[in-house]
Amino acid sequence: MRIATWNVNSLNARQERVEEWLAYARPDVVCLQETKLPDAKFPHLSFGALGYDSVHFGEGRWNGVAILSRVGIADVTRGFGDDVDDPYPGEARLISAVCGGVKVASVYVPNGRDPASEFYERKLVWLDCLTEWTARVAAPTDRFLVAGDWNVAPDDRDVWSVAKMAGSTHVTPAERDRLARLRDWGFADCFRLVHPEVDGLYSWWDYRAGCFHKGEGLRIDLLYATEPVASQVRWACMDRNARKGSQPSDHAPVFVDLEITIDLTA
DNA sequence: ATGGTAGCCCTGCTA
Repeated sequence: MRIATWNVNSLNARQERVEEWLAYARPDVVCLQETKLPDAKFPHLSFGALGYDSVHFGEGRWNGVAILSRVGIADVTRGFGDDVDDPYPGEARLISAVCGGVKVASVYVPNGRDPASEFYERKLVWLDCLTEWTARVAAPTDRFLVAGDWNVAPDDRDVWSVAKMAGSTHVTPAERDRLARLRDWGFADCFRLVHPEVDGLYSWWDYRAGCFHKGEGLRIDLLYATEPVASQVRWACMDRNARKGSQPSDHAPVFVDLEITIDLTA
């Protein structure tokens, strides 16, 4: 079972490249972020033609998250729920569904803009809400995977230049502490299970100043999985080819291969 | 070199 996550930075602008990628990577489940679409404009039929069922949560021209699956989609939820005081109210940043026996969530964590801003403070609260939501909807013994654009680089190996990033969002101790709390709850970083020591492998590069070609990026697109999923990880990788060529997203897709066989006839 | 690019819908805002 192959599960992928990809911040596409506008599905309208990226549909052709996403379809091209689906055709050769053939993931079973894909978490998309930044579709930048309202629900009414999501191309369910185009993905259906490629064999994927899809669910989407989008409020308009910003944010927007989706899940594509060719192993079924059931029990869909959108957002944290009505009883939670969302610090980014009205923004579509979380959707979940059960696909092929695994509960999968697609997340788009707020950027935070600047550590001195109130956007950053609300980013931390949003991550707290995600932690509470996680504990409410699943146990560490469930097959559960949260994948997406976390807008946090978990440690210094995930950063092209610690010196140049100092004082910026994505690398602050408070943000990293929020990810550590989720790992303490029961998540493992699927990429790190396969590549425990390597550095210099990133999932996002700024469009500006030739950052991609200079290798100046961050690993902020993460797949966090509970033990029943993490124990089945056989491979994980980012697809840098999908960041090349004409009109790429600023993010590469990241995927994980699991030793979980889906019986589609069951 | 406080630059640079891409995508949204007004030509500033978000990343």
